[in-house]
Parts: sequence; C-alpha cells; structure tokens
Amino acid sequence: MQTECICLGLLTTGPKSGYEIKQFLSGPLNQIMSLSFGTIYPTLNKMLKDELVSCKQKAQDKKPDKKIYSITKKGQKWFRQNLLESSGEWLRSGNYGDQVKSEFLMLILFSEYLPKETTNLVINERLLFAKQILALLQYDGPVTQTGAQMRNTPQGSFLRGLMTNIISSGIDYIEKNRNKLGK
Amino acid sequence: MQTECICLGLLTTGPKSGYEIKQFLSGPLNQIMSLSFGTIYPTLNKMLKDELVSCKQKAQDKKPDKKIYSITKKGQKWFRQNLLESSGEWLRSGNYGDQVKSEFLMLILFSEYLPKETTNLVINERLLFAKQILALLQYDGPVTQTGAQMRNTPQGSFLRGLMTNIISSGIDYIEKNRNKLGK
DNA sequence: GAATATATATATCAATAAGATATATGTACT
DNA sequence: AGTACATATATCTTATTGATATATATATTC
Repeated sequence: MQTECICLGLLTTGPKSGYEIKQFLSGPLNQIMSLSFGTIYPTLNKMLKDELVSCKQKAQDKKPDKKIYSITKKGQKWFRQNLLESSGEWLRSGNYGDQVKSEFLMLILFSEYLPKETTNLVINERLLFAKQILALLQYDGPVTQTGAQMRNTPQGSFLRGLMTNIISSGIDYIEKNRNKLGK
Repeated sequence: MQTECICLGLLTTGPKSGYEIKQFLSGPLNQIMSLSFGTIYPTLNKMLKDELVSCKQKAQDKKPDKKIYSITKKGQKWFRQNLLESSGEWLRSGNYGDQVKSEFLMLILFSEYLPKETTNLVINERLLFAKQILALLQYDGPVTQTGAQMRNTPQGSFLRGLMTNIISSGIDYIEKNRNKLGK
C-alpha cells in the first residue's frame, strides 16, 4: 500500500498536519503501520503538488506555523481508486502476509548465546510493554485527537478488538511457556 | 538488530548459501523477520571482507556456482558480543515493540471506501493464507533443510508455539467478528 | 531562579533496505 | 516444443528509516 494512500486515508477523518499524522501512527495504529517524518513530509508535499491535498498555513502565536492538510475532491477520487487497485494487486499477488520485523523474537531464537539473566530481563520488559499497549487499547476514557479513528467506527473497534485478542494471547503464551526456554 | 547479526545467527546452525539464508527467512521464520536478496548478498560480501564468515565455492554440475558461507571463530565472537549489545540497546531504548506493516489491516481500517464484496474477498483470502501458515507451523513430517532450526531447539519450538497461538487466536477473532464490519 | 527535559512543529540528508531486474541453467508440466 | 517454476548470484534504482537541524513553549527538577 502506497504512502500516499495511507496519508489520504487518515485525512478522510478530517484535516491534519504532518505532525498529527505521525501521532496517529504512533498511537494504537502503530501496531499495524508506521511511517517516519522523512516519509510523511515529502509525501504531503508531493500530494500538494499533485492537488490530492490542499494546505492551510495556520500561524500560531509563537510556535512554528502549522500546515494543515485537507484531502481534496481529486484526492478522494484518487484514494478510493488506489485502495481498490491495491486490494486487487494484493489478491493477485498471493501474498497475504504482513511485513513483520521482531527484534524481540530473533533475540529469543538466538537466546542460547545470551546470558540467562539477559534473556529474562528482555522477556520481562517485553511483557510489561505488551501490557501497556493492551491498556492503551482498552482505555475508554476521554478520546484524544489521535484516538478518534480507532474508537467510533466499526472498523476501528474491530481492529482494537483484534489487536487486544492477539496481544493477550501472546502474553499468556509467553508467561506459561517461558520456563521451557531456560534449561 | 543488524543484518550481519541475523545472518550470522542463522549460520550458527551450519554453513549456508545466500539463497538458503533467504529460504530460511521465507519459511515459518518469515512471520518474524525477512530480508531481501539486495540486503543478504552485500552483507555476506561485507562479512567475508571482515573475516566474520568464510566461503567455499562449490562448483555444481551445470548450475551457477554455489557459494557456501561458514561462520568463522572471529564471526562467532562478533555475533555473541553484538547480540548482547543489541539486547542492551533494546533495553535502554524503551521500545519493545515490533515493526509491523499490515497492508491487510489498513485495508480493513479503510474498508468503508471499498465495495463490500472486495472486503469479503480480501478477508477470505487472508483467512486461507493464515491457515496455510498454521499448517506449515504444525507440520510434523520429514524436516526440510530450512525447517531444522525451528524444530529441534527449545527456542524454535517456543517460537513455533507462540506463532501458532497468535495466528489461531487472530483467525478465531476474525471469523467471529467479521460480520460487525459489514453493516 | 536556572537548568534540563519534553512536547510541538517542519524539514533535510546519509545510510539502509526493498523490490525489480538481469543472467544462467535445470526440471517439470502441457 | 514451449511455458513456468526452482536454483543461484548480483546489481541498481527507488523508497524508507533514523539521525540531525532549527525554533519555541511548557513542565519538571535541582
């Protein structure tokens, strides 16, 4: 899926700055997709040139100007078409897997070459982190800017549920089986 | 975790060609880590220069020469030290998450802009694919070259179990809740 | 009160990695 | 005979990351 498509998809829920797009992709959505500033800003500039987004420069008291991007009609059309095309490509390609890079699990795979205390420490920190993500997903208090898309739509609550499910089951497995690694 | 470290870690189970390293990372291990040829070959050449690996050119009947790389003593030392350091960096950084890019889940997030039939087709294909991965993980027949590391070590069976667990629970959730996406 | 860290905000650049392509050959299927 | 796929290595363009630079406000710590 193209970076343009991801940014436009996030902009369908309302105008946003590059910084806010990054914030979106640093919240719960980070478990699914992430982009760096070095990808987001050039993409926004490119899309501005192509008129897929428009930009309102909002002067802020003494902070740097905030550039708020909105999806244009041309952008909406492009987005829908690209989404459909990319789902088509995906279906044709036959590769339905996610791109995952888990430093943690590689460390576990190679853990026979690591001191036992280090492995234990790493697992403890991972479990703690996973529980924090869970808390973030299950949090039902006041909605922050960045959380809106994951809260009020059926798609968002489906994803929240799926992630909760997967992460919980991972935590359970690790807690019940970590002892089998040590001998 | 550096590419060098990953390649060396895979070489600890025995000498391999670049192609075989790629095969390893295209089997069940693909759910955890992947590398392209454009990364593997230059890394092997770099490590050869640095004497972390040695190379035996094996002439094959009429196929291109097979370059079989073995980890050297210098390489083993480097690997252990780098593994320890990278676990340390990981602990200090405070980021214990995996890098995940899921085109599938982004498609689901944006699915209100997709025809219902397309979404359904995409979910069906994803479920089929996930079940194939499960079968691959649970397969207990004759061990292929590439499967060895995931089979005979406690680390490998821990990972196989964890992946089976996570994937199964994901399939269950999707099958039980996909109807909530469509209305 | 001063110093430090963190958050907001955008932008660029070097290093890294992916994905595509080129080359060459064998095998299996149609 | 022709097509597709598997084995095998290598390179090159493009995309992406991660680091860094710049500027300011606020919150925290000493």
